[in-house]
Amino acid sequence: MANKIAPLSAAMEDYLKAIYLVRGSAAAATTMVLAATLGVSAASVTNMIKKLAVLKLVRHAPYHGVELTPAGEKIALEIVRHHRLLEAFLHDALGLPWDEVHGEAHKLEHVLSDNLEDHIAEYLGDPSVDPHGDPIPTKAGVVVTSAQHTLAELAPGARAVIVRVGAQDPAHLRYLRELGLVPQARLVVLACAPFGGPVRVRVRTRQVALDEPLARQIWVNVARKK
Amino acid sequence: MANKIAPLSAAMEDYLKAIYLVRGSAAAATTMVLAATLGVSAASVTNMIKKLAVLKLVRHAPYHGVELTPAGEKIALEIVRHHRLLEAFLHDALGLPWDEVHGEAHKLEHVLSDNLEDHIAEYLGDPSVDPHGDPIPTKAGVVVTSAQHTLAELAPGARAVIVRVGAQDPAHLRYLRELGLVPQARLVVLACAPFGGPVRVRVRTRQVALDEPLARQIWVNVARKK
DNA sequence: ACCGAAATTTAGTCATGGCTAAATTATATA
DNA sequence: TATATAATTTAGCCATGACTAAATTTCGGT
Ligand SMILES: [Mn+2]
Ligand SMILES: [Mn+2]
Ligand SMILES: [Mn+2]
Ligand SMILES: [Mn+2]
Repeated sequence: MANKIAPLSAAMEDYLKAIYLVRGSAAAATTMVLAATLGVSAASVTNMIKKLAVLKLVRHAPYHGVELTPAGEKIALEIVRHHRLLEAFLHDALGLPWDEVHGEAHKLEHVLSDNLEDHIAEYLGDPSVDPHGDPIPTKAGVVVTSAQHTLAELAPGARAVIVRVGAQDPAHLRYLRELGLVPQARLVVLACAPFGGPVRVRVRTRQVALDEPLARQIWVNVARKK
Repeated sequence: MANKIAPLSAAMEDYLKAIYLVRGSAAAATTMVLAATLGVSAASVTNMIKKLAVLKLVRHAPYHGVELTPAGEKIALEIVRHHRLLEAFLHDALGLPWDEVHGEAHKLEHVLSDNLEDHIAEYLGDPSVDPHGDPIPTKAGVVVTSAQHTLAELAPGARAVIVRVGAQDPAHLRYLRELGLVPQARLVVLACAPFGGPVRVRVRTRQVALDEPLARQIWVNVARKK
């Protein structure tokens, strides 16, 4: 008597996750944006969106965007949890560098059973963030985000702790890792040029200059005045 | 100028692995056997075999069996290595019971990168066997098998060490685990009925009776005379 | 040597998830 | 407000890997 629960394909899961992430960044989940995010053609996106709409996982306003239904968001959150839990596991347990975990997790996330997910979560002590500082949704689907500011918004003299690094590109991640610009790192803003100029910060004993696009990917919590 | 290396699909990998395992048990890799092993129709097997033959991964004698070419065996061994390494990791690192690791590994094996494979092998200290005692092929494709006898072949009074448990069925595996009949366990044969009758053995302090089909799945090394 | 059963292959179909090219709709600009 | 451009959808195609049903081949028994 229960619902026919056809298991979703990896492709469907990737679409739902992409919609969730795009919407989470305040952008509209348009056909083009999803096509770019997923690396497929716009026609493919339209095609899949129609299937997901039939399954009541998204609401589709043709020629406008797409929204996740509660059922769709639930699944998206499961996949995001898989992904970030796997990133944490690969990084913390197996020592993969943080620029490599995303690609591996992207493949593993669709193949992770509930049972294995639980074992991994327990092994890690139920972590709340992944190696990039992205929040790991709980099993119940609760997401806790903390950072309010990016490095690009801080004034000279500000002290802050890195909470999340939004950069995805492996080369950028390796570069930031080398500079010590990782979650938990404390830093002081030395100077920042106006109108999108570079930001100069001190991390530990090192001084670093970051151009504005990169600085806007680094989310921080401002430390209380000393 | 290098070969076009089209990556194989998970389905192709499963077929190659199945052919390798069937051949390894001395049986002919016929269409029917492969269909039963893989849980697909005979027509599907014929279909895939033809594709693999085009790729020079198998040699197909129509209406007779199929054989792996050296190239096909190389890939099969990689997948078997993935599978068993993953079983060992899930069991030893994450504490999954030995009757659950097979199903998980079957999904993960196709999605394991070379890099991650190396990290897992290093984490485990390059294990030579999986939780069932099946040999893990080396990266170079070397397989070391040791057991020569099964429990069903031993005479009363024989002392032996379990090397490998060939049973696949989760219920059987749970039962054997409960009895302590796992790799490394030492046992003494107390009695064995002729003509396929049950075998009585002592493991630790417990006495156990096993019917012959199950006893033939338990591979042992006979201990030297005391 | 033949015949029938079993195994295998062939033929034709379907679902999935890509793609390109063409048609359609929305929107920004003049 | 009309129109050019951009975004989106539609239409039609392809590869993969399943399936069933029908044809074909092999092989054991007489
Ligand atoms: Mn994915
Ligand atoms: Mn991440
Ligand atoms: Mn498999
Ligand atoms: Mn095994």
